[in-house]
This record gives sequence, C-alpha cells and structure tokens, in this order.
Amino acid sequence: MHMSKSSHTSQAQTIKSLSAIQSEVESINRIALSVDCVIFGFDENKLKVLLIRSDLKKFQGKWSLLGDLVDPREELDEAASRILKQRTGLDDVYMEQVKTFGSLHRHPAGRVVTVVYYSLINIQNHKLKILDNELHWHDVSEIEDLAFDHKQILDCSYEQLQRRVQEHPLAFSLLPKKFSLRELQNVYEAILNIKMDRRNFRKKFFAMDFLVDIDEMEQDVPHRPGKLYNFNYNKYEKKKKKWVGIDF
Amino acid sequence: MHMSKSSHTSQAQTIKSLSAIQSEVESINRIALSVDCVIFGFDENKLKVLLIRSDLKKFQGKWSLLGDLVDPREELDEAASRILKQRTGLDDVYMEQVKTFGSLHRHPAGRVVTVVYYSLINIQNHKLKILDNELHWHDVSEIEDLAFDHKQILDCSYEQLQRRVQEHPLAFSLLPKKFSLRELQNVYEAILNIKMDRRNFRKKFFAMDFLVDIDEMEQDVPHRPGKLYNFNYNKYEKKKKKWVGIDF
DNA sequence: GCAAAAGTGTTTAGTTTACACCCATGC
DNA sequence: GCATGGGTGTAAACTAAACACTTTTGC
Repeated sequence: MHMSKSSHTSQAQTIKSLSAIQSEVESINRIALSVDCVIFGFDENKLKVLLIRSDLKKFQGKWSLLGDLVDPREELDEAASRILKQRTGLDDVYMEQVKTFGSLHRHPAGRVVTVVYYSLINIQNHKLKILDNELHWHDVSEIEDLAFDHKQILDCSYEQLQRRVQEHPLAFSLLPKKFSLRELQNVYEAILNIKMDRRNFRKKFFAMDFLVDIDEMEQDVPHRPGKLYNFNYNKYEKKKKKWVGIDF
Repeated sequence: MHMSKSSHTSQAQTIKSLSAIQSEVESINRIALSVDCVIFGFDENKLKVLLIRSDLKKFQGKWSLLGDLVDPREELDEAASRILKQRTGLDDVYMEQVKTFGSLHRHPAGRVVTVVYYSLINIQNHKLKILDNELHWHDVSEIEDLAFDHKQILDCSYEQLQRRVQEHPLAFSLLPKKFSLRELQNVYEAILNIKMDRRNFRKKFFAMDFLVDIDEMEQDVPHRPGKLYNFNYNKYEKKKKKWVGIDF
C-alpha cells in the first residue's frame, strides 16, 4: 500500500498515554461549558420564545436566552432541565439538543462553549415562576437582535423545530392535553408560517388515527364550539412510519 | 399576574456580574472538551467508517473513533478539520456537527464532553496517510462494540446520515467527481439498507436535473459500460425545494 | 338574524410504484 | 455466444390539492 510522504508531525495525539490525557483533562485544556435553552411556547396563535434581559453591560438592553454554566458533575440534559425548571417551574417537558456553538469570542467573559437545547411547553398551563430580568414571552417572528450569538442560536433552533415538527408529533407539546383541531392547525401554521386547507388538514390527522375524540366541546367561544381531542402517544408509537424516499 | 410561591433559591445565576461569570469561566467550572469524528466512506458497495485501535488499556483491543481534545484557542469546526486532516490528509470535505455527548463517566480520564462531527469522504481518491494504531476502514454494518461510548455515537451519526441523505445531496460526497448512476444508486442502497428500482431511481435523478452527462463512459468494466455524470451543485442550489408536508 | 368558525366530500393533478425487454461490452 | 449489467416506458395505485355549502353557537 502506498505510504504518504506527508509529515507526521500531528500524530502525537494518537500515542498519548492515559496519564498524559488525564493531565490535559485536568489542566490546560479545559473550557467553560454552558447550556442555553430555547424555550418555545404557543399563545395568541403565535410561536413565542422565553427571554430575559441580559445581565451584561456589553449587551445592555438586549434580550437573551436562558442559560447557565454546566457544573462538571452535572449531565448536560440535567443542566438543561435545571434551567428550565428554575424559570418555568416545569419538569416534564419535551426537550431536544440542537447544536453546540463554540466560536472563540462568542462570550465576553472568555471562551465559553454552549450546548443548545430547545423545549416546547404549553403556556396556558402555567405562569412563569420567577420574573427577574423581565423574563417573558416574545413573538419569535419579531425578534431582530439578541445578546451574544443568541439570534443565530434562535434561528438555528427554530429551523430545526420547523423541520422536526413535520416529521414528529411535536405540536401537541405546545398545546393543552385537550385541544381542538383548529388549535392544532394554528400551531402548524404558526411554526411553518404557512396557511393550510382546513379540510385537508382534518382529513390528514383523522387518517393518522391517533387523535382521540374525548367527547367534549370548547367552552365560551363566540361561535360554534369545536370538539376536543387528546393525542394518543401509544397509538402513534405503533403506527409511526419508517419514511424512505429521496426528495431534495 | 400570579406570582408563584415556589422557592427562589436557584435564581442566583440570573444576577451574576460579568466578573463573577469571568471567575467561574476561568476556574472551577471548566470541563475538558473533545471533538470526535465519524468519518464515513464508501467502498466495495458498503458504507465504511474509519477507526483506530484505542490507546487506552481500559479499552484494549477495542476500536475507537478519531478524536482529540479541543484547544481553548481553537474553533470546534477547526478541531474537527484538524483531526480529519491529520488522519486522511484531506482538507475540503463535507462535514456536519451531529450532537454533543457529555455523560459524566464516558471517559476514564475524567469528565470529557465531546462534540461529534460526521464527514463524508471519497475513499477511491486517496490513501490513508498515517496508519498508526491500525487506522483503517470498517464496514458500518459489522461494528458491534467500540471503546468509550463510541458505538452509541456511531449509531447516532449513522441515523442522522440516513435522515439527511434523503433530503440533501450528500451521497455525491462519497463518490468520485465522475460516477455512474449505478454507483450512485449503490450509495443510497448501502446507506439506507434497502433495494431500489433501477428505472425509478434513474427517472427520479434525471427529473431533478442536476446530474451533468459528461459524455464519458466507465472503463474496464466486464459488461456494457455506463455513462458517467457530474453533480452540478449550482443547479441544485437553484432548484432545491422548500419542502412542506406533515408526515409521521 | 347575523357574525364566526365548525363540520363535511368529491374531483383533479401529481407522484410513486411495479414491472420486462432489448442493448453494448468483455471474455 | 454468453454472461453481465446498461438503458428505456407505461399503466395502476396512491397521495395531495383545490374547492363551497350547511350547521351550531353567542350576541
């Protein structure tokens, strides 16, 4: 086999001993790690995201995602849950890792690599627990600028949400347990920023057959009330399709 | 607005000063960060991945992905490119971040969080540069166990590849610039682990209209030679579709 | 009774699948 | 001349899209 003539200078890492790695791990090569949470909600027929005012002078007046440094004894997912719990009081929430952002100068305090999660919560079901730093909900479509690289992080998370919501039953996480088909359609329209045909939408979801008619109606609506449904996760798990097809 | 009665004990982080964050960033809260590369190739009609023997006694005899610690002054993408370049000599390679793995005890040297990238390279075009630690290609389908959590990382990367290859023109990165339709189909069949109809496959790709007939034929094949094509990335960029549809 | 949204089917267009025969080359 | 894979078209099944009127409720 042909052996390249190119230099071997950078192969050192391949023959490191455990103790050498250990000393690197323990000393020079450590980096601050944070978790940032993009917390999506749905209200007033709009997709919302939870923001606070940045603490830092450099970003004075700018809004920021919720995040914190990861403790070295803490799992990444746990850090994300902790941040979410602190701010929303919610525990059992849909959450997904998006991407890790590590630009050298993304944080003014030095090198901080951040692992980003997004989560989907049902706004109606809860009130925010701690309103420090003006914690509150913002329309995703109206956000122009955020502290740090958080606008880029939000855009990336939102794009991932748009992709995933078309292939997985995520929309239900943004709604109460009981919801009308109109509400469900509104979630899709808000996330994907499109209009859909009402009849075709209903047909599609009934055909999938994991909405359960709970025999209740909307209350206090100024028009004919709609039926309410539950999402049956077990039925979904059994029926979900293995999608194959080349399409781009 | 209703103010929750729940404890405020964990809100401390929201009012940290920059200097407080700075001292955390500089000291106690740092974590070793590595990058691992899942390097896919295609040969003998099989999807391959590049592995080395693990350096560590604990994993003696086990194969491992290629990775290294991230230098605090180095971008994550650069670290991934560096690892790839060291081992394959290749520069200009398709590469995508997959996910970050951070289980507390995934690495015997201590807490090491790892950012995983996969890349797609054309095996035919090159020979491996450095063969230390028995660096070589393995059939993805035959890998049973790897050092660290690398089997889990490989599975996750492979699943992501399977999803992405159906929606983006990645397959071309695994082939030489000139390829036959049969080779292209073989890539899809290997990645997705399915058989496809030859006529429908051809129809589909010709309809997409970004394969360029370069008016050359296969050489030295023991049967009727096929035409060779290029992938025209510009044409793809213009034509690619914005895909909408709920399907799960 | 009027405003507002719920509920409901059918037709058409487009896409995906299944399927079989002749052709060009190397040996 | 035979083995091997290249190259091609059509019909059937399925899926997605377009589209309008009647019903129920609150006011």
